[in-house]
Amino acid sequence: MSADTETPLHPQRLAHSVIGADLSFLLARANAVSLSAANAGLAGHGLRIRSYCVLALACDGARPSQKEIAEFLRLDPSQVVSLIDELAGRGLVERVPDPRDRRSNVLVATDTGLEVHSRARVDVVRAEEALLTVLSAGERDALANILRKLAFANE
Amino acid sequence: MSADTETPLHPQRLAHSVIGADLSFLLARANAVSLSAANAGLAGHGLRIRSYCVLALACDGARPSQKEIAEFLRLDPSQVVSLIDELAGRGLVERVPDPRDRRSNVLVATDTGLEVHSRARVDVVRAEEALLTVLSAGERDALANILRKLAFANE
DNA sequence: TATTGTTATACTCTATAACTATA
DNA sequence: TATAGTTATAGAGTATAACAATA
Repeated sequence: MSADTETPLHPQRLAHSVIGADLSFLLARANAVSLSAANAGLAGHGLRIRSYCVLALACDGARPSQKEIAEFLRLDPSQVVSLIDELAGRGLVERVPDPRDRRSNVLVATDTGLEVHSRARVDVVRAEEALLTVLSAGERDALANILRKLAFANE
Repeated sequence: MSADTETPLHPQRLAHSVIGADLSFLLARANAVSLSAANAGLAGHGLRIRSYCVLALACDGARPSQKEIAEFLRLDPSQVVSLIDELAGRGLVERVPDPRDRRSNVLVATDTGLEVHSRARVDVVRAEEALLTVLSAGERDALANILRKLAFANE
């Protein structure tokens, strides 16, 4: 930032490139920004974005199976295993065998899990809000509606 | 999909969870969908999304330095090194020393690189279009404008 | 002294296949 | 035979620190 006084190459110099107008690229970059904000917010809670999502689903009362969690979060079932192992090891969630299909486990949060989640959620929401200040309320709504279509396209 | 006749657990069952309304989550999931579509489109060209982006920037004529590429794509400079190594090894791009700062390399595409890029671009765009059919033209514009703000927030 | 690019390393994430127990 | 979850493993992506050449 000091030797470039003659040619101040700021980051957005490339924003007018072909790829800079590409929706996939913008989606990827916006996601990267959002991801690191969320992870920074979660750092103090011993969670990362993935484990937070699994915990959040467990706290939601929907009693999701591991397979449902995998599909919803777009993770491989084997990744869900280790995420739950970690959360269960900390006493935040429990695998409950589904009586209607004994192959299947259903995920529920413990009381500790509920507490940890609600504290972590405060920081996740705060980090997200900080990012979203660049958007109007209308833009946020529009973004949510459009992303929902895209996120669950062909499913 | 057969044993669940009594309780048809479709993927969107969890869409009404707290996290299913979260902008960060929707952004992450939409990006995952878009990423795998793009990578599928690139598979036949020996490229992945990252190498394609670097190649695209090289083809753009902006003569970006490795540092600019790293910042724009939100990659670590060391990742850019190996991406360029790979592309240069295939004769698609060349590192040109910047005469104004001999520490710095500037990336340019070879003729082969331009050809490979333009062929790959066809499939990337096709994959993206297939995904975007769920959106109206107005929604696409809105999405691009909103994502641009988010993607380059605080920079 | 600071910066660009490079190398090395470790850690996380992703993708695959094979196994078990149930259905 | 098919499915839910598990284990193991390899490959891709991410993050960090240290180094050489140059500013």
